[in-house]
Amino acid sequence: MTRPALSRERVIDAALTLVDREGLESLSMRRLGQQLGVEAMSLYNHVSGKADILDGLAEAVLARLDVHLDPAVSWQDKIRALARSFRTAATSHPGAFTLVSARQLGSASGLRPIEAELLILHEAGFDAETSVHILRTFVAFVTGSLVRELTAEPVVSGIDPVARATRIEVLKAAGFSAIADAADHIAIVDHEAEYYFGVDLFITGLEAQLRG
Amino acid sequence: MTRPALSRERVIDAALTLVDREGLESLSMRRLGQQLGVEAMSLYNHVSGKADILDGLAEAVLARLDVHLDPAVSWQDKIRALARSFRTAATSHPGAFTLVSARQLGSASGLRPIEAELLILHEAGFDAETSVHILRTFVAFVTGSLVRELTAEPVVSGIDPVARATRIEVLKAAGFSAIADAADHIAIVDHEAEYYFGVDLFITGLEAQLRG
DNA sequence: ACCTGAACACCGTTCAAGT
DNA sequence: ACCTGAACACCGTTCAAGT
Repeated sequence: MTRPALSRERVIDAALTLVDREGLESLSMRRLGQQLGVEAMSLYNHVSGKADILDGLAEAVLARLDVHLDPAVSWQDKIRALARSFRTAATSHPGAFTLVSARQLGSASGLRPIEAELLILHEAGFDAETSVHILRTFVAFVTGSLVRELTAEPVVSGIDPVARATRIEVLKAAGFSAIADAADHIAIVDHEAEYYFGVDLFITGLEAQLRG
Repeated sequence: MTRPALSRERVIDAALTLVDREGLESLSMRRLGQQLGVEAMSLYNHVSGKADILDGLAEAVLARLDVHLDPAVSWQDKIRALARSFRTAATSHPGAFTLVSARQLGSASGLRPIEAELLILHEAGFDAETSVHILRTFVAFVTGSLVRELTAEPVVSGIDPVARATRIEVLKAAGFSAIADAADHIAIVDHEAEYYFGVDLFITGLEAQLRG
């Protein structure tokens, strides 16, 4: 039962498995070495350091992103499909996805979703320069939404009506009347619905911009 | 020359100063204690741990956010002004702002910008439930944009035309034709302009939604 | 070429001991 | 009530030594 030889790819793969299972904060060189049946120092023969592993994780997540789009559907539905791919990647790799938003992504894996999005925007009728601006807005919204979803606490299901009433009184007394009025809607968070509400608002903005 | 007594507020303030000056990664209990002329363990008398300090930093950044809005301007300009306040907070406290996007913000400092945004949306004509969805989209976009801006590498000013040409060839050969076509626009990043492009697209979407 | 032991300079946190 | 010394269980990384 000989172990396969170590390589950068095997190290990154093991890191992704570890992070998927136990979270980003439990990724350490020693822990990862242990996972691969090797001492921590051996990893330095295949990656330049921990930062390199984090870059590799971000790339690995993007590489697994499904950018295939049904050519028959509207550009609006293509944007929705791409947004859905991002959310699938985020929920499949919650620990590692955070890295995607924070790190620069120049590798080929990072370029695939960018190419896909630019093609959609070209089809919609935007010129190259405008498409780049829209692309950056899209990425900002998608990563901002998903990182927030991933770091959010699990939603509380049952709400004590007494606690609710006193909380609303406290908010009003503190001068937060708009929050008090919206308290019942703030208490409910359906992350998936929330995400697609934003995606649709984004698309609505694009449609209006095309018209005007 | 007696030092003022330690307190949670003094600890958080010192942490913010340290993070502003040397970045989030140089914040440690030992380093922070040193800054306050005290051993690291003393800090535990005033905060419950490092996580508590990070929460405090996020709150401190939000507490410094300017939510005053000129009542005379349109709701669109009010949204732009609030977005500008967020960006000012981000560039003033680049290290700590990252924490705002990742942490849950239930404190009063976190509620102020939320109240401001909900009031603007009410003025624009949205009902409470829709306003909450829009608010979450706004926060996702703003934090996503600003975190990306803060972690981006400094923009390269001069571009070697030869390197540019070969890079575009490589992109085309690798099947990234849309990226190749947009390469010149991708090379230029004016973070401020990019940010307000997104804000305006967001506003355009809201206007269209009000009409339809 | 790849792996390891020992070491360095750090971490966050606990706790008994001091004042 | 607050501060400290010593300790515990960790970190990432370097480097000479092994095979």
